[in-house]
Amino acid sequence: MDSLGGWKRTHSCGQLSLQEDGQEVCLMGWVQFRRDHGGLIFIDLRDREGLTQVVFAPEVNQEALERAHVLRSEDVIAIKGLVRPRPKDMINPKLKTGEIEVVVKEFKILNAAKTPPFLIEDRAEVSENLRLKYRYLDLRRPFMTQNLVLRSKAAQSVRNYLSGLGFLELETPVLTKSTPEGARDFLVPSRLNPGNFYALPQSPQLFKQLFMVAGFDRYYQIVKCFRDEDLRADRQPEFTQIDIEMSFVEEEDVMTMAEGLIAALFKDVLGLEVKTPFPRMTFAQAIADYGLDKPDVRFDLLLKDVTSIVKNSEFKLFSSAELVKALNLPGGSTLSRKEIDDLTEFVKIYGAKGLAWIKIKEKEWQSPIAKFLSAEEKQGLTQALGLKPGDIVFFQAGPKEVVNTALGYLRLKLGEMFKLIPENTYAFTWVVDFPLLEWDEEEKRWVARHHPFTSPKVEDLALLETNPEKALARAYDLVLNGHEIGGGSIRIHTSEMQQKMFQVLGIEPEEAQEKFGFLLEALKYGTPPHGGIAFGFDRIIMLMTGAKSIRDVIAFPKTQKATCLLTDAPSEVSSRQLRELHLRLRERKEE
RNA sequence: GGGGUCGUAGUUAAGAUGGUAAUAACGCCGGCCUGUCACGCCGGAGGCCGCGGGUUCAAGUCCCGUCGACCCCGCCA
Repeated sequence: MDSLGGWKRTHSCGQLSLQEDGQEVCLMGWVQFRRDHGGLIFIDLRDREGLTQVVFAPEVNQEALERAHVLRSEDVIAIKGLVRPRPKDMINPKLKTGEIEVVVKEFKILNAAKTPPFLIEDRAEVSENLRLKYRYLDLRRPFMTQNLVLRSKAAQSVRNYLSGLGFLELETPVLTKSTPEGARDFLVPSRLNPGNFYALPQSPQLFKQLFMVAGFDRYYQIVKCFRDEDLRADRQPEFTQIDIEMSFVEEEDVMTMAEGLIAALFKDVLGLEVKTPFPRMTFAQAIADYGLDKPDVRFDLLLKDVTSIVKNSEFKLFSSAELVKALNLPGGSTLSRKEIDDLTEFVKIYGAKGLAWIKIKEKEWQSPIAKFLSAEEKQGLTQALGLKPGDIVFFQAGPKEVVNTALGYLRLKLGEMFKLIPENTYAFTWVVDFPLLEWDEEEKRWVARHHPFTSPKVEDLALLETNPEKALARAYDLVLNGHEIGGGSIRIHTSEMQQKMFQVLGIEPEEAQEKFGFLLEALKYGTPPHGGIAFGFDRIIMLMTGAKSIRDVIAFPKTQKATCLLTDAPSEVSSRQLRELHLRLRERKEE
């Protein structure tokens, strides 16, 4: 094992080209591959920038060549040598540095490596288990390194853009107050205040509003948020938001700023021109056409409401349903019975009872339900759906929510199966005019669809008393390729309106005072109209890198059970720690 | 809380109907090799078949339980 001994790195392993021909350089990095020819040894030396071929040749240093036989994968070495062009037919076009090699004059072994548990290569398929346990090795793999490099560039671009527009990057507390409403909080016991707990922020929502009260006018932060809910491929218990708030603005102002941010981001990081403004769609339209509030607009295949066509049908499933919608897949009649059965199972995930279908043939309709349909109904469907021989139509009938959700996800499934989704396309769309409220069946009360600080549309204020479900919010979501990547709203900025909202949400004035008193008070001291947006940074990076999961763009993510396989968190703590925190664990049985 | 997929050498996988010594590729170890680049050639080592129990003359294979990873529903303002 050698020490650095004053050696200084002169270049990275992704840097050298014919321009440095003849120069003496010093590289440091990890041994990627060793190709030992006995009398000649090639090493691919790797650092985060790339690979450089290093040659141990007897005519340059026989002693180094002999010592180099012991080198193994992932050993850390330093080499000094001369850059030289490779012989013409030895150029490796797959490497950035493939036109040159460095012939070694001297080298040091800085640290030997154990044989890693998996190959440090992109193409190595490794179980998630192992990858997370040895995350520091997983991160050495070029695609993972590149994901994090891109993430860093993206953060840089965001800061650049926003500070250019006069936004201040301000920090907010991580130890804060637990609030009702919303996701489950992560709690932190307070040693100095027995029996009391902080919560980790689900987002810095209230603090950024208080910044507006304080007159900071334009705020942003790339910030960790915490939600103690179950995980998904695109959901981690701690995740990062680009959090933004502005004063003296309306919806248009925030959305225009956000479009500029996204355009700059894609330009800086991917070199892509993104067309702005982004198309806009109302929530109602999104549900009508796509069944979902996060429409993937990369392909058509829209849902059609056919309730009125079949409302008098002798087919009771249709005539008695709250909503009947259809999805015509042109050319889809090639689907086999087995495939249709699989699709039926698929829609059941979303609460569908089954999946009605009709294959349109030249002479007839092949379907288990065709016999229930009158000539008139068939005529109506043919027209409404533009049916042609070779098509297949799928139907969902039942409660609105199930029909839309099931058919919406079926649309995505079919789009994938029939390769209707163009690759390498970024299709943005705003979804606007969200309902302000949602009925919570479990709690038997209205809950805020976005959050309780979202302003209702002025013209809908009266509806809060009469038809709360009809009131629209001054909220907007940004959707990219069927993923919600951001959302925001114009906020309530008067104490009266905020109290009114709590009342609509069934929060007693005492509770509102206890949980949100500081906000209600602050709003009384001259609060400017304000609004903002928050982007899911991890999701954006996932889509920009083409990663399948946000875990691949987070350095040290949690498993689906929210554990860290690297550190083994969460773990038990000593009874002394518990005592200091005034905590006692309950017996397992009691749970 | 629920549904699904998976767990076999270091790794990724194969192992119908239960039946002799559990295969392969890559990796690893040793040897040879001066133009390779996922070098090549020769040889070798390596297994609590996730864990526990059961059925059976016999279990990687069947049954029950359990642990873990992943995908999804619920949940995620």
